[in-house]
Amino acid sequence: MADIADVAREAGVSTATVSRALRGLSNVSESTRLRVVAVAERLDYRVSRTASGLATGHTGTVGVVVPHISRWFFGQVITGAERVLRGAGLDLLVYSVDDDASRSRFFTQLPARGRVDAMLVLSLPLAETESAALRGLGVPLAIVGAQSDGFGCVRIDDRHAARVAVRHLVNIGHHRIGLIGGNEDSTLGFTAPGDRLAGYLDVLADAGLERRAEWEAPGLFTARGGEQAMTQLLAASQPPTAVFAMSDEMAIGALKALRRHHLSAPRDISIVGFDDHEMAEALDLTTIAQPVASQGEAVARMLLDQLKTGKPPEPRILPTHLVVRASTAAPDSRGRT
Amino acid sequence: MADIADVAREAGVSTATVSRALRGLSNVSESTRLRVVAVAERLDYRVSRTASGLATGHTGTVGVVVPHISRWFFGQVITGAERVLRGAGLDLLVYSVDDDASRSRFFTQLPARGRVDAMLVLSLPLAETESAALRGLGVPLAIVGAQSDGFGCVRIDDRHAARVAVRHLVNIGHHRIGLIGGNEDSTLGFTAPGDRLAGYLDVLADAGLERRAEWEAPGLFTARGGEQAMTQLLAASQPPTAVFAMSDEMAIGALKALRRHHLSAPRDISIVGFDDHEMAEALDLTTIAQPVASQGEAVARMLLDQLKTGKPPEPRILPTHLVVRASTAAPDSRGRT
DNA sequence: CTGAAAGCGCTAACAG
DNA sequence: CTGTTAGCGCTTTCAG
Repeated sequence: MADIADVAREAGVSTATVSRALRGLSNVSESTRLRVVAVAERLDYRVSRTASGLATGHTGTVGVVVPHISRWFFGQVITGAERVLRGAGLDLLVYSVDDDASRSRFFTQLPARGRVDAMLVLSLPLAETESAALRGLGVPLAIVGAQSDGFGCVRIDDRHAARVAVRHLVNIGHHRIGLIGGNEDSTLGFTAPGDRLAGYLDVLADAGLERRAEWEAPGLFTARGGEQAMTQLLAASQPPTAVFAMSDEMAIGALKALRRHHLSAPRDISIVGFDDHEMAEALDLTTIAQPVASQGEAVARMLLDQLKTGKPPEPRILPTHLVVRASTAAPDSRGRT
Repeated sequence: MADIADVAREAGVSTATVSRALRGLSNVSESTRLRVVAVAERLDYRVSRTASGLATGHTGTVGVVVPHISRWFFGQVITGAERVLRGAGLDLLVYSVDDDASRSRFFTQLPARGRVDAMLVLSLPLAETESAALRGLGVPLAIVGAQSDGFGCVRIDDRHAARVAVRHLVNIGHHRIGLIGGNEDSTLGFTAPGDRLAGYLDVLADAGLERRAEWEAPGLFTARGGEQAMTQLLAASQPPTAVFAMSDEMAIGALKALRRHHLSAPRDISIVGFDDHEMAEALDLTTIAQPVASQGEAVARMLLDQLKTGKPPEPRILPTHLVVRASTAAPDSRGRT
């Protein structure tokens, strides 16, 4: 492949000038810039990322640490981020941390060191040592769906969104409202569960409704967990008439549990989920929609900004909204106790 | 950060020796290797990818072109591939091509040029010009779920798998078996649809069953498409008693269509899907399971192999199996013609 | 506005 | 087995 010397020779200038011309630096006469660009084009010349990287110390790459790429949510965020970064000529490097082992390996070995110009963290609440490790990278940092000192931040208002979901249940007449949430002692420990729980409690308090331990069960944020949680709720001395599941995956599991018990939503129990997962529509699930790809785009832009200006950006909170489908309805007036 | 000269000085050897020792080349005495490694460790030295890349011409990176990262299937494959590559010290660069525009941009501009040591293509049947463009990269190539000259190949036997799915329906007594497939004129144009269709036809022929145009409908490989397709099948003069959907997403859409019509599976119509999508279990969907992450791992290993030996590897065909759940059953003997 | 020359940090001959 | 010496292809002073 043609290198910068070829272009220089062909254009009758020095390599320094080629370099300047191609990068659009101001101190090159318009005429030579045009000539250089034309020659570069003709020779199909591309600057070597490695070579310019070695010279500048930049890599043209941003890394993304993601807990589960295969979850719809993360894939969407990455898609959005990739689109923006690609547009800015940056590559996206993936670091998948699916379990505690790969996670701790990532943060101790820090394979990203020296290989990225910026780092993106997806929905991975960081322990202090972890965020310190990333700060040690000395590059701009941003995080989606969590917060950490020194990180740009894009997220939704989980507490508010949860309130909207639960208030919907209250508004259509429910008094016994259950919850399917996360588990308390996960090492990955997301922050959303806590916030969503708070929103749930806010509404119960506002509406003067009872909170009962037997109406709450952990669902691990998986369909199977949601199914088990719902099974547990159904075993309550007096089951709830509606349930707020903190994720659509869990809500879908909950629907399965209902089927197993020959019950159905919303006839016997109303269910509202969270995320507007791609399957939610096909399952007629009422849920809270959050802009997913947009969060990826926003966080990527934040990083670009930081790369350019050096200033840590303001946190960005994106809007959510309730999508009412057919899994929620007024409680059965015939009343099953 | 410490560089190779620091290590050399500290260990009392030349930089060349440090380089050799750290890469485990054979021509270094065990004692100096140990010393060098110890010093490197102590100084927390890491070789600079850019610098060694410039010297060797390698990048330590493999690229993956993927049509829709957010689809469960692709995420799983990437997870598997990333795990293997990371283990070999290679980074995974993502090129997302979600639509025709980004796809053609990718293949004409070839942003991967000079940035990757190998290239991975996910379920993207390549036009001749596209595969030629990739071959022009001059690096090992591999593809999952499709085939192309000069590419290593990992896939499943779609035709066989489809036969198994449809034969299951025949075995439990169905005679009128419908199909929800892809659309014929997608630019992305996967190969699986054709193979799965062939498998479907094989079984119909074997069993002497009728093929009827009104029992086949395109589902676009999305839930919504599947719903529309099923709606169409239900409008047939005599609807099928069972349906083979070429993907779980479409099968899930089909289930929704049944609900809309106050029908249900398997009581009124049996449905078998394909993929064993993460939601399939929660929906009690009978389906064909394919090893997803394993395909990613296999293709990554294939690439590593090729990188090491230079030999184009044999195609790898991974096994699939039928998972019988509750969406299929013998046809209703009461017969709703 | 442009060119010459000195690196960026590492690896690869080539000697010894 | 180890050191010396050139680069890899670009960017960046520093002169002019």
